[in-house]
Amino acid sequence: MERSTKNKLIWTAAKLFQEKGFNGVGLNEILTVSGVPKGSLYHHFPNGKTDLALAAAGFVHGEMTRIIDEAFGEATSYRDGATTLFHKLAKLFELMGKHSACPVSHILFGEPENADFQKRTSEVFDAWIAQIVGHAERLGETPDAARAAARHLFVVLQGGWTLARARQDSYELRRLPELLFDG
Amino acid sequence: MERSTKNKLIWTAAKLFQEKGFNGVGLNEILTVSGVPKGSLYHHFPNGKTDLALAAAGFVHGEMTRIIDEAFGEATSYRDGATTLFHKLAKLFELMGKHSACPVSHILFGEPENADFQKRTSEVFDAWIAQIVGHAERLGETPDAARAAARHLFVVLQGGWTLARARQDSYELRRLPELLFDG
Amino acid sequence: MERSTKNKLIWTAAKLFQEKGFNGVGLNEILTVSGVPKGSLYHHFPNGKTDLALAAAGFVHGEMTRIIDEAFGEATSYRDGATTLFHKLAKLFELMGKHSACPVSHILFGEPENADFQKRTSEVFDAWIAQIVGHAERLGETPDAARAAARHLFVVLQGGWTLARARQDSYELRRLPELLFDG
Amino acid sequence: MERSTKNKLIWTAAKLFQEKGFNGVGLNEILTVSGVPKGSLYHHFPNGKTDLALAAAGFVHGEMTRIIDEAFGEATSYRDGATTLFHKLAKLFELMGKHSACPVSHILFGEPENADFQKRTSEVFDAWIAQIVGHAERLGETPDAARAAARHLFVVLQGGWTLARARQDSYELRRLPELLFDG
DNA sequence: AATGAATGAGTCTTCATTCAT
DNA sequence: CATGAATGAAGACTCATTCAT
Repeated sequence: MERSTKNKLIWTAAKLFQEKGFNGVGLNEILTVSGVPKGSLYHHFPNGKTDLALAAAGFVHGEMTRIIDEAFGEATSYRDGATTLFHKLAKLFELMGKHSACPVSHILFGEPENADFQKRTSEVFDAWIAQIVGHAERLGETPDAARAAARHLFVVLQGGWTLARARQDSYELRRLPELLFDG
Repeated sequence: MERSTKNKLIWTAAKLFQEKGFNGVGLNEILTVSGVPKGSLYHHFPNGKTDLALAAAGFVHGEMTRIIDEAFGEATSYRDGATTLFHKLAKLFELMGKHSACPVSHILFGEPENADFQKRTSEVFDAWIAQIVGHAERLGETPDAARAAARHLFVVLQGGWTLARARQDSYELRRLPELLFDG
Repeated sequence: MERSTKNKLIWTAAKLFQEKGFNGVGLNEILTVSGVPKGSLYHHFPNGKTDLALAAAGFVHGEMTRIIDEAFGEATSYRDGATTLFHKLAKLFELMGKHSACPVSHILFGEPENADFQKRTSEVFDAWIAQIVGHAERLGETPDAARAAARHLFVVLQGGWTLARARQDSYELRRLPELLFDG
Repeated sequence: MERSTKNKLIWTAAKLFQEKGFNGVGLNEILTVSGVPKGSLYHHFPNGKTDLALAAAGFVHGEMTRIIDEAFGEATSYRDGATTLFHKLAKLFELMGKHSACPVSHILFGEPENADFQKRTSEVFDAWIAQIVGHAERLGETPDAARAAARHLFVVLQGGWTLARARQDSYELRRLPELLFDG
């Protein structure tokens, strides 16, 4: 991906929103951190902070999709893939800083009245779950089992991320497979 | 609980923070909604918004504690209690509005750099988990099983709440027991 | 009238809007000239610039009403009163600076889409005309003649003010009675 | 007149300035409405908004000159010509939208400190008055009567336009001849 | 001749907080 | 205890203009 002005804004916004949420980050901070001058933002994102947030959410959606595919792509069983996924997310959590939350929730839950945000959140979550269902079926689960497993994984992932953030400890993510498979 | 000025502020703050997060709500809005005059806030909460947020979080912590006790108090088995709990939370979710999140996370995650907030979040979550462990043991689970079950319940509760909010559907909370007991 | 913060804002706004129009004056300028700090404005005018403009228009409306009453109050005939009025307005024009326009038009025409502004402009103009009609009748004109005369005076006043502004010469206002009575 | 990029800018600017004034219209809006790309403006108008405003004022000056000539050209008396003129202006007012003001005032009064604008306004007004004087003399008025009549017409035209705008009713323009000839 | 990206000073507005009464 | 005025830093956003291509 090219290091364009637009992308610098998206990357910086994604990182900062993930830590402090949509309302916790000012445009000035995004501009300062990214080194982009104020006037440029509205050239690339005519609707301002809202547009930027949507773009940032789109970016992290893509990243997450890639991570899920990588985790399950190498796996020989669903359990294997899920375990790899949580380990990857734990590493990501360490990399992004221990205050980081699920980026999509943290960005798009910021404006509860914004219908675009609302719709996008639910679409993204649906996409992740569907993607996991796909992997589960490919790895031998029945359709019913795959649906239940994917939903369980998603819910545990979101809740575990919250707990990891509260305790500032990526281990909370690493041990989630126990809950799914040894519970 | 008496309808004092202080309590009106706490209730209003808790409600609004739950929907829009710590940074999504201004003091002006809290004042307007609660009908409390501007100057009064700093009498009751000398440290301002931070104090108020801590008080609001304390209030919802107490509410949640009460709900957990009620759910498990009437129960004849852990599974029973957990199921009742999720149904109570689904009702609460409907009552508070479909944009509402776990109030404690939403209030106290707002300021990731604030050590008081960080500490309080983790303490509150620990308290809930410990409380559920207690009920589980009382209802016949072994200590180890109780600890695992409580952690699982908490994680699924947080993640399920996120999903319910994204889909704006309290059913996502009601069907969480399936994940815990039929997975 | 007391020299309160609110009044300082109104007086300054009225003066500046009269010269440069609603859109030609920034709040910063009004704040600097009046010596009022930024945060105070929204305490007194919760809807900001719009509220302030309405208040300023109300203030000049009152001033104009007073001037009209003074001009005709001393008069022994309609022609006399009208002539005095134009001389008073010429003095006002010199006092306010030769770039000054009819303050009400200049303030309230600034936002053509604003229904409040639109309505208020037409009400104020109607009020002035009605006031002049009253004086004309009191000074012996028949109702029909009074209505026509008041309308003529108003129209000539507005147009003459425009010409005075273009030529930067208060004489254009002083010689308007010729047009009305010797045309 | 050819539909060049330059002319599209002038027409759009004239229309928008007439409604909202020089300071009420941003370059972006002019560009969007006219469909002209951003970079092109400074090719045709090196001094930017100022140049464009002067050009727009020049354009409407020409249009008004044409209208005056047409109105009086067909006329058999001064009164006749004036009456036609006001009817033509009423139609123009309806065509341009009921928020429209005298275009020249509205454009060039926007920057009271700008000497070019100031000078141009006064020149344009002088030219209109002189043009009407010419027609009046041609139609049989004495030089003195012609000068007075032209001035009266101009003043009543400006004031009437203001009243028409306030009341959003072109009838205010149509009935101006009464004021001039039956007053 | 034409263009889209870049730019930073400027716009109006909201913020949490302090103060005098 | 209670309150409305005061405050200036910060908020998101728009502006007219310049520049490299």
